[in-house]
Amino acid sequence: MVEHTASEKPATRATTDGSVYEGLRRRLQAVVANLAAHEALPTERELAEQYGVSRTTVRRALRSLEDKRLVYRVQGAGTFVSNTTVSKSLSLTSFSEDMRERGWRPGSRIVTADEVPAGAEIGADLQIAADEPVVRLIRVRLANDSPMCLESVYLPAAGVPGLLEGGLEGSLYEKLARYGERPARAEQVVTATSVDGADAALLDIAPGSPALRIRRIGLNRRDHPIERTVSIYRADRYDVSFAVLRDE
Amino acid sequence: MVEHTASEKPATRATTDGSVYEGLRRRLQAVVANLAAHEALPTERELAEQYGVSRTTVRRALRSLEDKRLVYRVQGAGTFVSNTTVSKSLSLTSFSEDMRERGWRPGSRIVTADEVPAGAEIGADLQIAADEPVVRLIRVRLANDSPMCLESVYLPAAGVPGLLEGGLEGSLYEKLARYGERPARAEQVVTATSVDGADAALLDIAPGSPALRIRRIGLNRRDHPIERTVSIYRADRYDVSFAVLRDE
DNA sequence: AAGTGGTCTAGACCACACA
DNA sequence: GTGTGGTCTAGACCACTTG
Repeated sequence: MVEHTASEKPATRATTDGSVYEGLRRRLQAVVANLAAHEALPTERELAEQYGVSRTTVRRALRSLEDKRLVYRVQGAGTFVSNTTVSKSLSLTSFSEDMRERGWRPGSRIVTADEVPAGAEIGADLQIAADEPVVRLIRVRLANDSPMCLESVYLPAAGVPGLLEGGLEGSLYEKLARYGERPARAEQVVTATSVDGADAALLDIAPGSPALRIRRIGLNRRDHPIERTVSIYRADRYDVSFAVLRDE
Repeated sequence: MVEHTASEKPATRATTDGSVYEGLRRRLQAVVANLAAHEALPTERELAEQYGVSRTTVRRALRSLEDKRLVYRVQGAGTFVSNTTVSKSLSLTSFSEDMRERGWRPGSRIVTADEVPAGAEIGADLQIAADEPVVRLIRVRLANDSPMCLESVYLPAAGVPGLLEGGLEGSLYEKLARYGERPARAEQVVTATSVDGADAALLDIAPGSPALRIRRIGLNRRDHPIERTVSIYRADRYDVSFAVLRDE
């Protein structure tokens, strides 16, 4: 028998968000924001009583904050507020989301939008045959109207019929969602490169300038590739930040 | 009352590893290795019965496999083997570990080993005053005896007395462990750059060649910076691979 | 010694997928 | 509808840190 022990704070069930621990995470995140670095949070057992939830649920919320690098835990000692505001999360975002997070206004200029055979390399990445058609969309992506990167997206044409006929403005991810496809995760490979004459002109940099090349393969929830993107970022304007953990 | 329901497989308690779920994870990982992509695992309830553990523990082990991108789960459908062998984990490794994972033999050639004032930038990264001394260790790191990257490590000198007097061969992480300091996580920033004359000579590449610049700040379990490293990797020999998730 | 986070159990209900 | 993973409870014991 499961009985929700009614408490002074009804634990935000059946409100906007789905789960109790998610609501609790948000409340704790607000609490953490008002604490100094290395300050201790209440103990798990205290939090459980305060918010009228089980300790398991508290731990779940704290784990979520820990994953976001907002708190750290030391066995036997307690849970503490993390050090820095650094720790950008490494989540799968669109170019537009990414730019807005960095405080810039995203924009776009289409270079190419057509349908071509996949070819060997792209076919392999998307797990389709080399002669299958793919939609190719090449854009100069802008930040505050200035070139930030040159982005080439390839999508299996079979999955997105009529995409090229609709307007190509706005979020590509939103359009994919309308086809019922949404990337749940992505594999990324980051390399350094230098940009040659043609691409350099589009990016408005001198030939031979260094750049970050990011190849991304977007996978749906069932682990099938649905998108393959290569982005060439100006080295003077962009970096990739993330946190890594010992072990895992 | 907690009673361990004895089962045919005693769930590897009190063997080499610490926890039941960790042992179960390893067993399941071996099972997964013998299944084809997208093949379904047994249900959580079946696994719980088979291995004589609670469903909570099974879920914990599966979550761990999911974090490693070895399986994916679909609510209402099941748990399935992931697609590719790609998905290098993004864990905090030393240069030597990293090279061995890539199948190369790591090596090292010391360029500079001394003690200097931190200065503004490095002091800020290590959260010490600019006039505090730091140990500076600059090395050309080799893969199969050929230059792979130029690595500059800075450590607060107060934390590692006598480090420079001992031999500087072998693993720096091991030496740090002897001082009781071990990085638990790290913040990394990856940028592209081009390498100038002096560094280019050390890396044995033409001046102006592109390179990956990785700045890493290693933090201990209590979120204090203990190490600051800048590595300049040859673009023709190195990349950074990782997976990103939607939301988080 | 006391208190903290870490692991684990047994059982309930909820949300979603699929036939 | 049936079965799956997702959430949640209440309570126990273990491993570790700290006064």
